[in-house]
Amino acid sequence: MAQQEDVFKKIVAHCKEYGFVFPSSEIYDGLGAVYDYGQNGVELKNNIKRYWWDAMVKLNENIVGIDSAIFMHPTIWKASGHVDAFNDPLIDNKDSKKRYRADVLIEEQIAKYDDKIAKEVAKAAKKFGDSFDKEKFLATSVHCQEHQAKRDALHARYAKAMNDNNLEELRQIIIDEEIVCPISGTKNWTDVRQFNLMFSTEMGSTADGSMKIFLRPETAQGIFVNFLNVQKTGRMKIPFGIAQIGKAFRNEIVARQFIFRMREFEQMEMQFFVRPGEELKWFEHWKKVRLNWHKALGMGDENYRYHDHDKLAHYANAATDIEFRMPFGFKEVEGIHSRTNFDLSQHQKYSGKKIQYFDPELNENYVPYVIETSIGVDRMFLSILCGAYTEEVVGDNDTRVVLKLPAVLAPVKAAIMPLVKKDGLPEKAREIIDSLKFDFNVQYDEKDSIGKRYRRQDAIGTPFCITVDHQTLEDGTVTIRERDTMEQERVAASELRNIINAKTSFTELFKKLM
RNA sequence: GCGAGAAUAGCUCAGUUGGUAGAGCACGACCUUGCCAAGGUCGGGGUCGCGGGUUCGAGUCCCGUUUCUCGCUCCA
Repeated sequence: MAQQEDVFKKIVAHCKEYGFVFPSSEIYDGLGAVYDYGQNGVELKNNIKRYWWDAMVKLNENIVGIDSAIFMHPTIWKASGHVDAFNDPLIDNKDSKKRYRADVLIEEQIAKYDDKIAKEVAKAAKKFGDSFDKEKFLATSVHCQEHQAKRDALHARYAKAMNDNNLEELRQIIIDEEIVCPISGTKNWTDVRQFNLMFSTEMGSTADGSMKIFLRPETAQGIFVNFLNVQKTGRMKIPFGIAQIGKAFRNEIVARQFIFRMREFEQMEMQFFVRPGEELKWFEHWKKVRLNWHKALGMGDENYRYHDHDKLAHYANAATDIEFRMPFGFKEVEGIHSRTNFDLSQHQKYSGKKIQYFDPELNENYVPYVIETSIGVDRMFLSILCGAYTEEVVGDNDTRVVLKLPAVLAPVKAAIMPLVKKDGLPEKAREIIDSLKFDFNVQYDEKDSIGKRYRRQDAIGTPFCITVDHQTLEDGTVTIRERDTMEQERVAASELRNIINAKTSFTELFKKLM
């Protein structure tokens, strides 16, 4: 494990050293859990997004894309449940240093009264046997009455405090109920503090005319609120999907592990609308499709697994994650959720607009059910980098660091270098670059020994190095060196375009997915 | 947010009981070599994270602060 943590540190350092990821605002000491993508990172990230977008929108005629704004009407977040769900009252125990949700602590206390009543009932049931009448017992038992009264009083007090958002009262309830920390067993509590995971800002330039709006914590709602627009203008028939790539923002309490958890991050989401009752069938369908999409990159099937959720979010009736083996363990990269018709129904309720679909085959109106596939682009990026990062022993006393990126995702597809920087070789290399640069991201390098230049390209994952030598001037052939095997082959320069294209275009990969 | 540790050149680090800042690699120019890192010459680059304090004098000691790493919650 310690060794694996080491590897992760090296990957983070590699990201910075080779222009993949930089800490945000670094010359001003950085900004917590915010990162910038560098010259190579942005290429890799764009390629990941293209792989996803094309696999969704180009390969499926019933999936279309949108790009909704980050700013949205504030009521959307009430409807979606984020205003409630993303506002946790938290309290710390000073002895154990553990943090708890104050509302959960109190709910557990309420449950304890329920347990006490259940115990009394069980005891009595055993005692009276068949003649036991539960209702009557509850109405007459002094113990039960006491427990019930306490429970109800606590529940009422708790509900009011939550409703009023009264944090002092929540703390007082915890004190009064003598709730102890399960770890330390003490009642040494801090104040209850509210953590709002949504960023907010003001819209409207005058102080009194302004409106508090949120930076979206997920891109999904932009799809749901455009459901009618897309369905009607695109004449979409269920089942169909809407895809979107965009930034989302969460004010994480603890944001760490490099770009795995950031405050500003990018999502690739596809919401697939289906008939009620067919959602679990489609859920299984997308589970398979999405995993295959990941595996098709060739990062090793054994590095992926499903993780089914036991505890479901407020909107879901089935959920699974696709996890990737990172140096710090299997971690979620993509989530596939059966969101029921929760979101569309909520928007129907809050907006007052009818959000339904007329199904001509069934001859009826309904609120569609939704299967969501949602990837964190940055996590995907990190998983690809972690999977690709390799240290290889070469020769007697040498290691090379090579990013074995899938060629389709590599930031630079080929490097063209003159064997020596004289005798017209640089000029010839430039000629070759000019013949390739309209199709591929290519680089020129003439500095240092050829071996060193190969290593530099290995470090950023360039699949091909093309070397121009004296023979090139005579017969128009070059050597092409493959990144992973380091093997070289002499080919006609005129063939380069086809050779590079065969390995770096999505076409072959997509054929496998169909 | 709470607790623990760390911060010196682009990177990895050295820097003695407090006495004016160093190496290797990397980077740039030139020369040389030419198919898998580590040839030569010259050069650029650091107010030692930031702000105070103690001291004749602070990279070094003290306080604060920021960022990062590790634990505690949540999630894409």
